[in-house]
Amino acid sequence: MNKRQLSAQTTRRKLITAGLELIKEKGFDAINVEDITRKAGVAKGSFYTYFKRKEDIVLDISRTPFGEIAEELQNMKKMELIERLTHYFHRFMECVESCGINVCRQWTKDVLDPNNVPDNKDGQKWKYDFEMLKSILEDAISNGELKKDTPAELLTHIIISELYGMMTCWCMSDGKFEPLEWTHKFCKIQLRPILKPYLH
Amino acid sequence: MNKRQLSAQTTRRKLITAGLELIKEKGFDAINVEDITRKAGVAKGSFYTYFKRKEDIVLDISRTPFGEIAEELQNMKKMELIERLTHYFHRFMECVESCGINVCRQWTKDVLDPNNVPDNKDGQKWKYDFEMLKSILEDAISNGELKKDTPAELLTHIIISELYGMMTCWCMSDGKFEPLEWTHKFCKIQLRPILKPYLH
DNA sequence: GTAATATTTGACTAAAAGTCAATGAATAAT
DNA sequence: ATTATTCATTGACTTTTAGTCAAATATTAC
Repeated sequence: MNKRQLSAQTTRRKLITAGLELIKEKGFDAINVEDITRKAGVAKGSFYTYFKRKEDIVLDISRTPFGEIAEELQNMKKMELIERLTHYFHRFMECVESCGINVCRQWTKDVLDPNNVPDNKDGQKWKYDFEMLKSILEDAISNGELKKDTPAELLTHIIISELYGMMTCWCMSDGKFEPLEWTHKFCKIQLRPILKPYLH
Repeated sequence: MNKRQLSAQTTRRKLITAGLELIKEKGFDAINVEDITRKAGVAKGSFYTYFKRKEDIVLDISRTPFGEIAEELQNMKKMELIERLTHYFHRFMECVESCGINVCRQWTKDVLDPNNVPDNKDGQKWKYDFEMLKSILEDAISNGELKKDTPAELLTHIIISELYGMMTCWCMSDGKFEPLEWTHKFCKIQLRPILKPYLH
């Protein structure tokens, strides 16, 4: 990595860090681009070098913590399906908690927009979640834990709705309940009955 | 209702109708207040007679269709719990579909904000949903359909997360699947297993 | 008939999103 | 080593739009 790339990466990270802190504290609508650049110690114009629109920073803010989950799950291919999913749910809610309600709120809005396809490499975050969940189910089908005729696509939709529902519910409650305890209840009550008909 | 009240009601309705159509078609962020007032045939200033902030119209847009559900459920007190809930889920998704993804997107953002308490009578929509669901469960407890020790509060949280998860999932899929068919699958797969341990 | 009250209006203000040409430092070419 | 090119950085500038407000107009109350 040469000096230019290093400088670019540093500036981008400064913006993401400043953005996360400010949005977390005050909310996306309550801050402006200059607040972010001031906190990051760069000029306003630099923001638009890295993000096409003000909103686009939100996806990048969430990318780092959520990206780590994907890595972890890659190293859990040998584990039981429900354990893997429970781990996913746990870690997802940890990220939700660390990002805070204000970030999740804005992020959900972006996620829900089918037209919102930011032109950076990764595209829409939720498609990423979808593919990850689907591959977990497919792993379980191919190793015989789930029946061969399991409707993976449908189950993925249903499980992802649990995931987002869980987050929505947590945000609505103003983060009052303990996320991990909540996740535990959720996985026990919801995940198992959904999967049961398809388990061998 | 005198002439003044009539005029006020008419203007408000014109704004809500115009707002719904525009947000549905173009999205909340892509239109401005003048687009709405132009379409409604009133002056820009009038918008702020009825809504404190641009966003506040979204809650009112969704209030009409969702309000009808509450009425219907009042007339279904004699029915079985699962039938009542399934009806609620069905009607909820019908409203979601009629409002369209763009309205739901913005509406979800408002719903997720614990600080967003518009100063009109009804307050936050989700609290309304919460109370409605909780009262359905309490009806079932008092008429013996559910066990006396059913944790109504927790179940309400879980069921509401199903409801919002279902909507989120539908929006993410760009409204591709048939909402009623989807609801049916949802209720069958999710609702019954959740309630089972508490049914007599 | 007159005073009080409420709705409607659109020009105006304030704020912030987003643009862009100039700058200068790093890299590549000769 | 010198020159040309590329690219991150800058901040003043433009444009858009949310939100205000005082005046005008219509309705109701006294």
